[in-house]
Amino acid sequence: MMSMNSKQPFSMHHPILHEPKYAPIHTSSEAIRRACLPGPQLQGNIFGFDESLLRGAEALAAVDIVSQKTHPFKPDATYHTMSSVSCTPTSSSVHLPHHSVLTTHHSHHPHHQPSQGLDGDLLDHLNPALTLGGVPDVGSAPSHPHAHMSAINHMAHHTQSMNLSHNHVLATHTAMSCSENETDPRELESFAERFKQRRIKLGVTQADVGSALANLKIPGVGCLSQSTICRFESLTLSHNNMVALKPILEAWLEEAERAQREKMTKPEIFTGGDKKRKRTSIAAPEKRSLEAYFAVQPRPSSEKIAAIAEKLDLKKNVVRVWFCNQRQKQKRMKFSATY
DNA sequence: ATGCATGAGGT
DNA sequence: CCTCATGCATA
Repeated sequence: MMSMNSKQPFSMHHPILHEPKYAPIHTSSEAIRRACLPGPQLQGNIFGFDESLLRGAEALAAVDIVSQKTHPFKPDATYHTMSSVSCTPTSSSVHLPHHSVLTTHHSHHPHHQPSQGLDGDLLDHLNPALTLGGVPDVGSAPSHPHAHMSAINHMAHHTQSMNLSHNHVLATHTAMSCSENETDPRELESFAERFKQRRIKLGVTQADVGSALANLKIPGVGCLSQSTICRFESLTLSHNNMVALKPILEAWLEEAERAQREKMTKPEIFTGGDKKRKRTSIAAPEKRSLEAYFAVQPRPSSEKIAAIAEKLDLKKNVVRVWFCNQRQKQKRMKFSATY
């Protein structure tokens, strides 16, 4: 009675709603990087921090850390510029009934979570200020001995040779195996830029691109939202995600340019669409507080979340999701410490 | 361009 | 409940 997903990547017979609401071009600021550096947004707080908030965070965090330091963690998977030995096209065999269409299977790295570094000692004399300024990193990768989000690229596995001893000097040699090129952050970055440029030249909006993808009829690939196209162009996606999306967008680009060249007559315009969702907005003070908690403990327990939620007078789920999203942001591309 | 949300797939 | 890929709604 409510699974009316108005938009599935599948787009079997779904009206692709889309309306040219944006001008072909508007702002093309390149400085989106709200990088995942050691506490970018926190920096501002360091100086003007609200003491009461800090005290609250301190207290809660301390409790949580104590309870956590004794149990094993489950760090998540991480991306790294992996070097594939084989030339398997990592992402083309996409085909999934619903959302995770473009997953690239990943690897586990013998890494370890730096954030977790603030274990025992820190909690003894938890100092928020210190933590805030010192939160060493976020982009670094936790490890996980299992790859999830399989789905499509099961056959197209790449043997990743992660030699921690000596990291492969990227782009130093001209003889990289094909997939290495596709996953090279540098290559992704330049492609993203070229893509945007050419897209604009075609006079197409990000939203247009998203819905047009369905017309490509690539198995398993439906349309994408303006958000995703935007994030691709601004590199604010995970490395994996970028790698998976690249070939698809590349295909669209070529097709679009070909189509324009020959004629330019198929503005498949569908109409329809109706949905209203509300976006809860977390006020600045609460947000500041959440950031303080996050700096000390990015992965609060359920109980802790409940406590925070109550203190801030927010719904527990809102707080939980906020933390999830915060963690996810840390992992995005754009200089995520991978390079 | 980005904040908050959903849902699949995994533990 | 998490991570991840994505998207709606919005600034």
